[in-house]
Amino acid sequence: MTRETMIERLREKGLKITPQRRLIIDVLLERQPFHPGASLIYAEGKKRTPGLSLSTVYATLHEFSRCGLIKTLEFDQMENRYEVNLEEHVNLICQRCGRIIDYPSPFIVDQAELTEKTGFLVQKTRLEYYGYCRDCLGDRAA
Amino acid sequence: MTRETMIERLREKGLKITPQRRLIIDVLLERQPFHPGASLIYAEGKKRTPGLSLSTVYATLHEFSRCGLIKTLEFDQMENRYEVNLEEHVNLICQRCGRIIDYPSPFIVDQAELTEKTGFLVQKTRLEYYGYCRDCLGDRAA
DNA sequence: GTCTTCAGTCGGAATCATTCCGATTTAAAT
DNA sequence: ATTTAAATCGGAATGATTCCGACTGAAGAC
Repeated sequence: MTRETMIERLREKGLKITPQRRLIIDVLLERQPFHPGASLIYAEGKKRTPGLSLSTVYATLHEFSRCGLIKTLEFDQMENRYEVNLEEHVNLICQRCGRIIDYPSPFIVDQAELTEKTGFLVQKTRLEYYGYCRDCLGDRAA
Repeated sequence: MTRETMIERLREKGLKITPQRRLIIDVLLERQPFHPGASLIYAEGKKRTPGLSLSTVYATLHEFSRCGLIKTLEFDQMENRYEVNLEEHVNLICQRCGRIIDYPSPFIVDQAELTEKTGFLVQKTRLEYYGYCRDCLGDRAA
């Protein structure tokens, strides 16, 4: 997913392309592996555009998520995080440092069978493993 | 999971068995298929023990979860929910009525391979499908 | 290029589930 | 019966997120 692709997607969806949105897209892409949250995006964005408002960051992320440009990872104990990788995958979430690692899903769930059995129609998925990343395991041993 | 089993588990963990904890266990078991949240447990509990405090409900659920008696399902948009079914399964979460349905996981993830590849050690899992349950699909069509 | 309009932006206040606090009570071991 | 650490209580604090009304500017029409 490139900067230009995302801006094009905005245009397709009829959303306006503003400097704030370009900025937030940039931060999202640069910090992609970190799966940044609103506060990091706000802090990083404010460095480059001091007038940026936190409300705008939230509104923008909400719009992007609603339009399917990004995926919101919701948490209770920690702030929500946002990811640009929309391929089906498992998120490995470190309970110590909060790092989030993508892991390709070898999951096989027959959704037709699921719907037949339960009457439930799947719209979106959320697959997460919580534990400790390599670095944090090392720190614990030491 | 029966009432007696859970109380026994409390004893094993060195936790005190109080009337409030018995009460919360009862509500958890009775409302198990609904995967109740703190407010429902509080409301239901207060009917039977008017002196019950919301703080106690939260503290108790937190302790139970910490000791592995129950599993906390954390959400951002809606209040957290608690489940007694500790078998690995997918939670089907209706985005309209909030109902949560258990679905057995035919997932196959080789955790040894996962750890080898990523260095990540899995502690707990969270598998969720969001969508619409049978009843809510019917209402939409009508 | 100018005009127009509505989506987008802004800062601050409000929200609300959850956590924290210090005082009181009580389960259960001695 | 006594002791004590754990549990409970109500109310205040927290903090990420949402809401609000006023202002601004992107982009389509002319």
